[in-house]
Amino acid sequence: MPELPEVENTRRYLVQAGLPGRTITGFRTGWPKSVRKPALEEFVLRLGGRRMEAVHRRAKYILVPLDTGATLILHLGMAGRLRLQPGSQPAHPLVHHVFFLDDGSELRFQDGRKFGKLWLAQDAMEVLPALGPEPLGEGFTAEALARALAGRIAPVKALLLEQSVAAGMGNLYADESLYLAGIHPLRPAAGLSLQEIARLRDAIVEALTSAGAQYDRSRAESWPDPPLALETWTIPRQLAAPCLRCGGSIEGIRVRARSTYFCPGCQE
DNA sequence: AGTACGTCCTGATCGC
DNA sequence: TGCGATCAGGACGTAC
Repeated sequence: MPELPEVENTRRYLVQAGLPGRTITGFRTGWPKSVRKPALEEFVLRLGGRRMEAVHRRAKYILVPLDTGATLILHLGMAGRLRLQPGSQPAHPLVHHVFFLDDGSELRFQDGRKFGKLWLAQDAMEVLPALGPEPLGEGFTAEALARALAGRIAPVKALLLEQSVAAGMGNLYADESLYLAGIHPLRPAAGLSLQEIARLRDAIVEALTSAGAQYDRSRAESWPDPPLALETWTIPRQLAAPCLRCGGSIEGIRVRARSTYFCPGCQE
């Protein structure tokens, strides 16, 4: 699933592929419900003839500032993929949204489960929800994480999924981080010691940094497509698989309806 | 306010 | 081998 490292990888791919500088000549969608704002007709009208200036990322959102000062905002949802391809190349059948570009290429938004979303806003702040600090930015300190968790009795795993706590975290990296930190996913957040929170903060940074480095290495190899997904999880995402650290049996539970894997021997 | 759960979606995977 | 059932989950709305 696209989480922070996957979205960042997509962003770097789009920059590498030359999206900035291109002008949008048209837009077509086979699933208008995904276009959240403004209404489709106005969305298309306001995109036409606009030049894309850059590709940024905030949390799991991809932000494309246009020459008008407005921002095109994309969220990949659960299965979204973006590809910059020649118009002559056959599109994947699950491509639901297409931006036609001035050089004949197309920015294609593939989205099998239709959880992806698109916005066009004069100010991105109108669209983005309250987001916490970027985990790989300067603001993500142990103190900041402690403040976000203070007084919260919900399972720490559930809180890691909240974008106001750690913007860009998702289910898989939450499990990975808790495993690296040796913290049980069901621990009430408020019960964590400052030391444990510091460990968790470092584990989050490590998990995301490591994934980013792997994507950076593999992007060149898989060009012109970005790599799909990491295969190197430290925590096996499989019931009863052996823990690589203690050899114990990995357990699977559900937290907030999200599949959650952890090692009962290593995570307390 | 904090917590939890249902909803949207359908390709992929599982089980018989 | 085929086919129906189940799984997967980010963000948001709703309920308590």
